[in-house]
Amino acid sequence: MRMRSDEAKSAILKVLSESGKPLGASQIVSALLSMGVDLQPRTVRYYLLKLDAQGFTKLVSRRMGREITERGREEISRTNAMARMGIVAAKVDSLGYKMSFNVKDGKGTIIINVSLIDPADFRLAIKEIQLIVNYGFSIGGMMAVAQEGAKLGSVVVPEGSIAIGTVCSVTLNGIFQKEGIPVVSRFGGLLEIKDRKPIRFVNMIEYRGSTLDPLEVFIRADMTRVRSAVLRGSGIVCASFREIPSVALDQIRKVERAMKVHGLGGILAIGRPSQPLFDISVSEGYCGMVVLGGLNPIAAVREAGVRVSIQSLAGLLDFNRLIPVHKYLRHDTGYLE
Amino acid sequence: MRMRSDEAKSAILKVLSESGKPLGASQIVSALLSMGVDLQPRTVRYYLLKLDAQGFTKLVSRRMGREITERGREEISRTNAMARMGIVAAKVDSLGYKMSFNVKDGKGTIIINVSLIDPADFRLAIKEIQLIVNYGFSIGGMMAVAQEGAKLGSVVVPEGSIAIGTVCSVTLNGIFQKEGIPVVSRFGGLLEIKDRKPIRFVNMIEYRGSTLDPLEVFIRADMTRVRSAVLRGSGIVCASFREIPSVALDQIRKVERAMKVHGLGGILAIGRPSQPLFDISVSEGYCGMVVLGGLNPIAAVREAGVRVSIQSLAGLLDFNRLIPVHKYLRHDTGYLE
DNA sequence: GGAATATACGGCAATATTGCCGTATTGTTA
DNA sequence: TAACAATACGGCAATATTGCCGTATATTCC
Repeated sequence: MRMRSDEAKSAILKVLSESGKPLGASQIVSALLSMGVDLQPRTVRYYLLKLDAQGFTKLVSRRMGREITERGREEISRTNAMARMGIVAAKVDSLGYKMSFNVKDGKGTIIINVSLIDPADFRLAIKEIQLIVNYGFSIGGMMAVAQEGAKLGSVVVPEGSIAIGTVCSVTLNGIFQKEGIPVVSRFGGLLEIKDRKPIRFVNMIEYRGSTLDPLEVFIRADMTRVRSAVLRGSGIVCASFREIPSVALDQIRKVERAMKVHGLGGILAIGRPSQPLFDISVSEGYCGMVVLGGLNPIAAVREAGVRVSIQSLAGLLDFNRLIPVHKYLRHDTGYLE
Repeated sequence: MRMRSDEAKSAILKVLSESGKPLGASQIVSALLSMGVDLQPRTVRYYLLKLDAQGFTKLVSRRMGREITERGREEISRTNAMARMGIVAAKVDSLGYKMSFNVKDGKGTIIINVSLIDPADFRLAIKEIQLIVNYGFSIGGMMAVAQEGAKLGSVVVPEGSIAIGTVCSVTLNGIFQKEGIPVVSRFGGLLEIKDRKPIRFVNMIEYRGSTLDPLEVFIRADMTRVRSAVLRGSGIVCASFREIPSVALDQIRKVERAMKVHGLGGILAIGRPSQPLFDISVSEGYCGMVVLGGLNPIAAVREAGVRVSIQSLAGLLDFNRLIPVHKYLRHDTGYLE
C-alpha cells in the first residue's frame, strides 16, 4: 500500500519544522507514527535525500541528522492545506458538543444545513423536499425557512435569496452524546438503492481525511440520484456510516423512538454486533449504523434543476424554529408575503 | 508506505468471505477502503494471483472475478486473530458507557484495574503505591482492597491472594462522556521523564490496533521505571494520549477541578488547540491530553520486586468502596485481621 | 584523552506497488 | 440475436519501499 510520496515528504517536513533541532530518520519515524504514518527508517532517509535535492532540508552531519531549511519552512506555509485535513471531523465534534437538543422534552438547539435558492423556485423546491421527506430519505420532516436579511444558523441570507434549513445528520451525534453514548463517525458516502432496497456504498469519503463535508461534495459533484430512488426505486442517496458500542444498542433504539415523537428520524439501518453492514466491516464489539443524509431533500431540489447553494454543518438553530415541511405547502403562497 | 502483504491478503480474503458472490478487484477495493485499507485495483489483482497459487481463491471468469475457496475459509478461521483487533477499543468504549460516576455528587461506579499479590507483600506494596500516589503519577489517591473469595470489579480473588483495585484512566473517558464531551483515545504509551519533567513518548500502542491494554503490556514487559522517575527524577512512566475538541477546553478544566474534590486526578497535560503535545501532533480543532496510567503505582510495586498479576479494565466498582491510600498504611495491620 | 558504544548515513539490490493497455467475458439494448 | 458497453483480467515495465551492511560521526565511559 502506497501513500502519495509528496504526502510522505510533507509529513516529514512537518516533523522537522516542529522539532527545535536536527533529527535522524528513526526519530522522525517515531513522530510520524504518532501522526498515523508508518514508514521504515530507510524509506524516510530515501525521502530526505529527495527533500535535500529540493532544498527543503539539509544534512547537519552524519551523526546528528537533518534539519529543515528556510525554504522548507516556506514550502510548509505554501502547502498548508495539509494542516487543515481533518477539519470537518473537528467541526462535527464541536457542533455535536455545542448543540443542546434534549429528546425528552424536544427543546434546545440542533445542527442545520442551509441551502440558498431563488425565491421564484420556492414552491417547486418545497414540493421536491416534501417528496423526499415523505419517502423517508431525510432526518425526519422538520424544516426552517428564512428570508433575505434574516439569519439561519450561521448564515445571513443574502439579497435575492431565500434560505432553507434542513436538519443535519450530525444532530444525531449530539443527541447520542448527550445521552452518554459514544459515536464514531466513519465516513459520508453514496448508497446505492435498487428495487427500493439499500444495497451498498458505491463511494465514500472518510470524515477524518476531509476538509469538506463528504455529502456536500458528492451533491455539488452531481453524483446523487435521490429523485430516481424515490420515483423509480433505483438510485443513489447520501448516507453516512457510524460505529456505536454494541452495549448501547438498546438505548439507541429508545432514543430513536423518542426522536420520532419530535419529528426527527434518519436512521436507515443498524447492523448486528461485530457484523458488516452493507458490506462495511465494523470493529469487534461495535455495531454499524447508517444514517441518511440531511441534504437528500436538497439534492432532489438540485436534481430537479433548481440552482442551489449548499452549506452543510451551518451552525445551530433552536428547534422551535422548525416546522413540518407539509405546512409550507399549505401556507407557502401566504408565507412569502 | 507498505503494510505487510499477508495482512493485505488476509483482508482481501475477509472481503470475499463476507460476500455471497464472486467479486472483481474494484469491488474488493471499495470494501477494503471501508476497512481502512487503501490499495489500487491492480495491486489487489496482484495479491489475488498469489492467493490463487495458495489455493485460497479461484477465478470464476474474467468478467465475474474471483470467489473464496473452502481452503480460503479454513485459512480465515485459522488466522482469526485478525478479527479480534480493536477489541480493547471496544472495551474502553463499553466500560466508559456503562460506568455511572457523577462528578457533581461523587457517586456511582468507576472503572478499575485489579492486581493480585501475596498477602505477605501487602505492606510493602502499599508503601510503594503511596510513594507514587503522593508524587501524583496516578489517577488520584483512592484505592480498594479485597481479600480472597471476595469480588473486586469482575475479578474473584483467588485463594492465597489479596486484590488491589486502582482507578483506571478510562474512568476519565466515562466522566467526560457523561458530561457530553466526546473523547478520542489515541494510544497508550511510555512517557520519558528527565529532570522531573515529561519529555516525550518513547513507545506507544494504538488502542484501535491492539487486543490488549497497551499499558498492561508495557508493565508486563518490564519496560517501566516509575520508581526511578519519582526517586531520581528520571525514568519512564505509563500514560495515554487522548484528543478532545478544543471548544470543550473550559469545561474539561471545570470537570478536572470537580474530580479533585473527590480524590480523582491524573491529567498530566493538555495541549494548546491544534498544537502538538510532547511532539505528538493532533488534528486541527482538537487539543491533545495526556493522562497518567492508573497502573503506575502497580508498576512501582512490581519494580520493587513484588510478584503481581495485573488485570486492567477489570470491570466496574462502586466509588464508595475506595478509600484514600494513606488510610491503608495506618490500618493495614488491623486491616488484614 | 582515547577507546568503545550509540546513532545516523547512503550504496546496492531485492521486493512490493501500480500505471497502462490489450484482451476476455457478461450484461444490456435495439 | 447481434452489437455495444461495462467490468475484469494479466503482461510488461516503471516507480516506490525497504532490508542489509559498511562507513561516518557524536557521545559516553574509563
